[in-house]
Amino acid sequence: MTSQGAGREETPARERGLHARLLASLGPSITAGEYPPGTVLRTEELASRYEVSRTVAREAVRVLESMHLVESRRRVGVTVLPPEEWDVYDPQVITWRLAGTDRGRQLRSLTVLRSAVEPVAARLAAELATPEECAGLTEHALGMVATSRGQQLENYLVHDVAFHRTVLRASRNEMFARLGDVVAAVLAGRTHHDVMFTDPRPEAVTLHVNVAEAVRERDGARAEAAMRTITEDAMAELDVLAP
Amino acid sequence: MTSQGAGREETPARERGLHARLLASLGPSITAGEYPPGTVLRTEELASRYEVSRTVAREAVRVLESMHLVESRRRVGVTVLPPEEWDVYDPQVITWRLAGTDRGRQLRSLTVLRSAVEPVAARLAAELATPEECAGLTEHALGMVATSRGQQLENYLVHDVAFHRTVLRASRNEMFARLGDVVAAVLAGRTHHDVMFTDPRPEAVTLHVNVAEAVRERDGARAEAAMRTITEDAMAELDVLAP
DNA sequence: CGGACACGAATTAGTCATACTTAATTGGGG
DNA sequence: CCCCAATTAAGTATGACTAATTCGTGTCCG
Repeated sequence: MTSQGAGREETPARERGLHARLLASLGPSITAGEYPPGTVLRTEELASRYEVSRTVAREAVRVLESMHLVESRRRVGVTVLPPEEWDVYDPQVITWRLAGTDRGRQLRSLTVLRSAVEPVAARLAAELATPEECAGLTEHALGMVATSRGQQLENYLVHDVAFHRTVLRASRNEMFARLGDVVAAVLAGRTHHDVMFTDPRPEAVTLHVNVAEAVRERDGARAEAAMRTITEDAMAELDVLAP
Repeated sequence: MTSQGAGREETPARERGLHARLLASLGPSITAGEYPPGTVLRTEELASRYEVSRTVAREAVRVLESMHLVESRRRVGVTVLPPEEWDVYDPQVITWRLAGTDRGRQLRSLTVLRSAVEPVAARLAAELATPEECAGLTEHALGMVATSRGQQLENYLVHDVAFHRTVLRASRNEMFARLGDVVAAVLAGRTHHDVMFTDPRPEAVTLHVNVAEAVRERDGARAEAAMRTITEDAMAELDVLAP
């Protein structure tokens, strides 16, 4: 490949491995609804369209199939499945949807999920957090305070993400902990896409400090309540931005 | 292949497609900790060990890689990743873990997740459920009442699962709705594995009726509270059974 | 004499082309 | 109306080749 311009279609192609590149092109296309449910793709067609071997096309299809984005049947082809079938918890699928036309719906689902999970995680964290985690929470809450004014949103975001990650991890529940990446994506999306220029609301910052305090004092109820307010604020914010 | 007995190793082999069979053998082995994190598999070795072609072995590895169960690197091989990396929300991974030695931990994680999600889902359902869904809830709650006595656990389970599925679906949140299968797996596991012979507690049945009533009356707070009690009972039950 | 760097050999995943098998659909003939 | 055969596209197998990465070795410099 002498990089003569061919193949610069729609994929950023930052992935390495042909199958990964194909996946990075097909996945977003499907989750964006570019191929409506019921659309039939043929591996051979995919192979020729993307200029890869059938082997590579098949591997990409296999992965899409494991995400329940498509279904592969003999004599029929690779059928795109309806969104209800998709593995909406797959981090890859979440990423694709957040990057595409489905962004609004995905953000809303995730925010509702956060509103369910994070308060409970905060209560568990109050019961189970290690001293190091307590210290980390305080540190990041203070970091949020310090960066909450004067257009330091990027630094604020770092502390915000770290704070929520720590809470989720401190809950000692592997499934909660796994949502750290998702929360990070949501928070990053808010900062980078929606309200880039307004400083965070002081009340929100205070609430994070409250959570950190409550966890340190092992006050599960208070930690849960404060976190619930945080997530409710996030939902309200979403309603304002995308009604 | 003259089916002369070779290949009847450890896989139930109910799956169709060689790669699916390989996956159904490798996946559970990995999630069960049979291959500790850091273990290196080579695709060629897998191919010969399972008597399939490298093509098939590679496709299975691709899927495992998309679940973050393994990582494939050139000149190294296919490395098993530590559990923290696994996509613990992947329904396949959940199924494998529920079937293997990790069952206890998985059940506990899922029950905690339920305790976070289902109450919120019940509140949303009270706000958003369609008349048909309200009717379905009542129907299944009554079904639970009718089957709660006299060793009809299988029928009871059907209504229980349908009830929780309906609540999750009625919340109008795609991510909540997707947990229907997970809840079904947890409930089925409890019935089939833990307390096969004791009738469900009457209080639990009443609580389901309460949820159905509250949803029908659009009383979000009451629906949430009742559901919260249900999930707290489930956690308590888990503590009794597996301390 | 010892260490660091560079180069090359070995290893293993990745890619490709091709030939063949299997299952499901479709349509024609009994 | 049912059954069978032709067709189609996925599934499997194989062999050859590419490419990246690690590791060992050897040389050059300090």
